[in-house]
Amino acid sequence: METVDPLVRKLSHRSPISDVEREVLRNSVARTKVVDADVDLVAEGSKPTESTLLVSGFAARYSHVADGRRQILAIHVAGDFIDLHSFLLKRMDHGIYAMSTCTVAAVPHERLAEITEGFPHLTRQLWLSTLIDAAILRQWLVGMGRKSAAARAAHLICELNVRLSVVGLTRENAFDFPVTQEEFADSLGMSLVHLSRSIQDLRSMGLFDWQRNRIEIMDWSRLQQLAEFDPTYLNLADGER
Amino acid sequence: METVDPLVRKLSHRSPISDVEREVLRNSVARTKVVDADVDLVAEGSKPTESTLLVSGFAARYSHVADGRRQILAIHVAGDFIDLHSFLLKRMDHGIYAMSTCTVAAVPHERLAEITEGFPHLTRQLWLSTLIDAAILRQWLVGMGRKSAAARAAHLICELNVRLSVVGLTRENAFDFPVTQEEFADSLGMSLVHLSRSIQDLRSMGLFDWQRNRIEIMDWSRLQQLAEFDPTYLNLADGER
DNA sequence: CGTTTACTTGAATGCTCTCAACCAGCGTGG
DNA sequence: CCACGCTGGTTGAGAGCATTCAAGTAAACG
Repeated sequence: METVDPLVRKLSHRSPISDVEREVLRNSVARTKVVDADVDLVAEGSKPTESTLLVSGFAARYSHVADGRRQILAIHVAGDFIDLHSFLLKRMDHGIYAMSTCTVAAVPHERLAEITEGFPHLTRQLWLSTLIDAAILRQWLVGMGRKSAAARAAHLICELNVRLSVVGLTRENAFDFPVTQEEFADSLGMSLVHLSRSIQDLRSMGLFDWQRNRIEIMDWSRLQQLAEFDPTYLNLADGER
Repeated sequence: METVDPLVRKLSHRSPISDVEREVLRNSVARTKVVDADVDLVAEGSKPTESTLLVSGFAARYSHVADGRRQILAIHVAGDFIDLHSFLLKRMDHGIYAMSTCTVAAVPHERLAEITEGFPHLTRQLWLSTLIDAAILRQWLVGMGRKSAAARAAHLICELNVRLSVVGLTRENAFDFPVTQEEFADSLGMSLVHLSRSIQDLRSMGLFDWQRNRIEIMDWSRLQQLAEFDPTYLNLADGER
């Protein structure tokens, strides 16, 4: 499989990517490597000179507070440019680690600078992808501030289902999800115990099941309703801009 | 005062803005207007054809959940491009309203498109400013998920103090802040009552005071410590890129 | 001055947390 | 091949933080 395929597939959902642009992206990749689960991809406080494209697997941004607890800030899937922002930000204010075995591609910042110099449309699409990351962050914030634990958990499952379907990693509202409940709880800003109970509730309502690293959504419509999930913010509708 | 001054001042803190770029920005402004407090600047669900630059006053992004409660997603100050992302996002997934009387300038999306076509460095700076908005959002998320109410409140005050100082709106760690505690509570994802008590605590510790729309920080160092505030994420250090 | 808005304070409820024990797969080694 | 140990998940119980309801105060406004 082509390294930039998932990214191109994702970007194409918003605006057509030309063959030239695809070629530009392909030539921007310096090298590819496979990393084990739980390994840091980008260290907190570092100043990367290249950005990392996630080709396969799951990765997460995280931050720790003084008492040692962790908050996960984003869950990334194949096709995500996990630290595209390191191109412009001086220093990583959080770390990124592999939640599962991951294939990642490195894109030197010089290549990105060249893209911004010569390929305005592609630049806008990359910019857009960081804006969508921010939109996702806003949804997480709304959940943390104003939604119940169960609704928050349901919302994240809805989000993952849609984002994974874009890159072809779902089959009939089911997908592999090699993430522990502890990691999930850290994403939602709640304790493992409370997440477990919330999951139980949703399970007993027949909305979905989560067993052995696989999530299967039984009632997609009721799940979205309970989560107050509206995929508009993911900007996946068709249309040129 | 020049309309684009606060923006240029803010951008210059990260990378020098040339006279040409400044001129480009100035020519991008279609018109300026003054709006009253509590008026919507950008409606949720709308598809703006221009972006809004906040010249003076305070504005906030917000979102409502089904039960009617509100979550404020960002507080914007003079110099912020409050809906720059509407340039690339199809539809506003949240609204923006004026927290106080505001002066705003409209920048048509065509002007922004021209900037991305012809001014790569300026484009990167605008992109960067959206990345910093996202970094701020991440800090809010960490607070909501993993910090105490008091620490969260303290952190937001630290953040505002630094951001306002960049555009010259502080004087010795004190600044005007025409925002109610209800709005502040909605920003922090907590109830008005609980915020009030948290503020009492911080006040009684002698960290700051908040009276009649003015916040005065008494002990900047202990306040930062309690908040676990590290301004790195605001990317204000000097240095070209 | 009376009224409104903003904030404060009290009390009861309840959601979420921590502590702790327990269970279930799964891989490893005897 | 089975037992052990480890990781991940579940369940119970008590504590605590945050919420809501409600009443009260004080400054701002007309």
